[in-house]
Amino acid sequence: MYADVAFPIKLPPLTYKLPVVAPPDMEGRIVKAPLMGKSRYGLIVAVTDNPDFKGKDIKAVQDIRYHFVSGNGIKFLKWISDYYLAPIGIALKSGFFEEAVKSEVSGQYPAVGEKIKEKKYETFLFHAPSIHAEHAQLKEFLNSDVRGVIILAPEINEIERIAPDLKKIFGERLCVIHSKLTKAKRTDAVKKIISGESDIVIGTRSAVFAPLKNISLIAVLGEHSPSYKAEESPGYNARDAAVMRGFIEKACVLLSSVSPSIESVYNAKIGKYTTLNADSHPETKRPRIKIVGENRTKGKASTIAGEVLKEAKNTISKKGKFLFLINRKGYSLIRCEDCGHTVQCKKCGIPLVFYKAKNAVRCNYCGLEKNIPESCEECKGFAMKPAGTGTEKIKEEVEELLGTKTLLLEKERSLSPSPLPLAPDILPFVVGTTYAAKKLRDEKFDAAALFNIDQTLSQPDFRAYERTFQQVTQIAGTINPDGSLFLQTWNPKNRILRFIKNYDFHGFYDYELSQRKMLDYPPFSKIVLFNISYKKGINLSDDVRNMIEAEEIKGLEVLGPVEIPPILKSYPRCIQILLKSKDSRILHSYARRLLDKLEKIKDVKINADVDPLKV
DNA sequence: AGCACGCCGACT
DNA sequence: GTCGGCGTGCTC
Repeated sequence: MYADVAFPIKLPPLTYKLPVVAPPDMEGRIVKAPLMGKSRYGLIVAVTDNPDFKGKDIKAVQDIRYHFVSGNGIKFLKWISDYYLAPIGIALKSGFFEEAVKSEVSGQYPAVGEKIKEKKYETFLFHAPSIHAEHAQLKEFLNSDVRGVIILAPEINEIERIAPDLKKIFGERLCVIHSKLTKAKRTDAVKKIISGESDIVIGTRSAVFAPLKNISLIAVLGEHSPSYKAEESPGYNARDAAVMRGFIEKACVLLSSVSPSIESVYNAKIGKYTTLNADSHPETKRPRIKIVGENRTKGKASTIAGEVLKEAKNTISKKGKFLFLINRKGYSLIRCEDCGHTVQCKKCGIPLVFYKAKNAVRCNYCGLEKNIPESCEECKGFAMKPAGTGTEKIKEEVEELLGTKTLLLEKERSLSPSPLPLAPDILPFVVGTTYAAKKLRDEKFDAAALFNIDQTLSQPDFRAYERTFQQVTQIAGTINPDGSLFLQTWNPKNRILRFIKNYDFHGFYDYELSQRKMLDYPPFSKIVLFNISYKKGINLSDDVRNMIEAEEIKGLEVLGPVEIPPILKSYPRCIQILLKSKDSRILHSYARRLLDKLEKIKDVKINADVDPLKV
């Protein structure tokens, strides 16, 4: 007997010999096996009589340990590996394998014999009228005899908000998993799950891999959130993975959000998901959304529109709280008034941000900081002036025009988990990025103004409208239901803004779905994005083009290759290819083959992103 | 992941 | 000349 062993590294499973007297249930067991002269722990993912590997000496496994992954668990890991075009070892790494190796579990077999209730797979989509309603719906799915639950939250903040309530219901059965846990704490949590001591898991995206023996419910809060997409290999989307895991485990899946994703709404429309309606939460009052035209007066006009200022003054007199939001850090950008060129980071190719207090420009990507260039690198002119608006400038304007101090709140680079500033009690005027809105969600501001909705709307990405809608809905949730949210725009007649103003989700979904259908974008097609980094010298672009042209596939669209700025150091060039198809099987088999071919080329690094969020 | 091998820059 | 930096390749 032979076993295919996956190691938690970028490597396909390797074949090892099993001892003659091996326990019967080898699949899913942790084993020690020799690898490059050392021994390492891996997981048996398959058992065979005649191995594929035709090498001369097949080594034997050295130690057989406990049964960590069930048959369903292996199915899930294989799905992740297959669907996201990553070696199973990398999926295993995401699946808490290293923590499991450290866990000494008493008794080799999982506790069987526990009566498992008759289970059926079903995914529900709940479009929540408020965060409160979203939590209430989750609690309806949870009663104290429910066994085996995974609750996913998009961010750690969110976990901290719900965990205390769950602790009250489940006590020691509850366990928290997220990336900010120390190694020891994470191992502890995994241990508790494996031993069965803990069967209610709440966590961020990685918790979808929680090694529960039985799962009856997987809940995904804020299911639209881009945080569910892992950047690092295997680039999984935890929401989609949750649905697949639920399907495999015959569990119930609850997707919920105050602004569900287009994909999920579509899946509900075609009957893949069951819609839960919000009847039990009638007439939810929401803050009024006001669309305000930008100040069109030339010259020294302020960024903040008159109507917003008026409301802000009103808020002061009522001793209320006002939130000013703009998704751009720093004071402004620096632009040449002669030719319109914006000062950019040479390395990263993105605009450098002007910080007034430091009197310097800085790249928010690589951290480069330098003095403001005196002359334009394009036209050599000397008309370098601040242009555009960031948080610092809004802060300056608010303080000047309203004669009040404000708190600036934005996400700092590599900031250790910051304590929640209780400033709104002391400083009722807060300026910040949307990070501030999230952080201060429970403060219930009386009003808020968002200044850069036009940029959000005009991002060159097919999901720009969807993201804008979600962002505004999110911000609206942080405002008093009697309050107002001002959206400043150059295009007050914009169609999307009108949907937003009226909280017209149905109108928006219908419109957006018709657009996506017309242009063959997801959810009407599936996409895979390839980034191919390579060294100078090779004419890769042509090679790839030939490779693609060698094989024309019906029902598959190949866009590119296009040259993009390099993403990896020591690989100075990069090209991008977008694969698109209505048939996900065609797409996947082609993507797989293309990836295999490309990986054989020397001096080339490939990154394949399945279902990318940013295109 | 780790470990060996190999190819270019600094230095006894 | 060679010591050693890390970038690349291989592991049943």
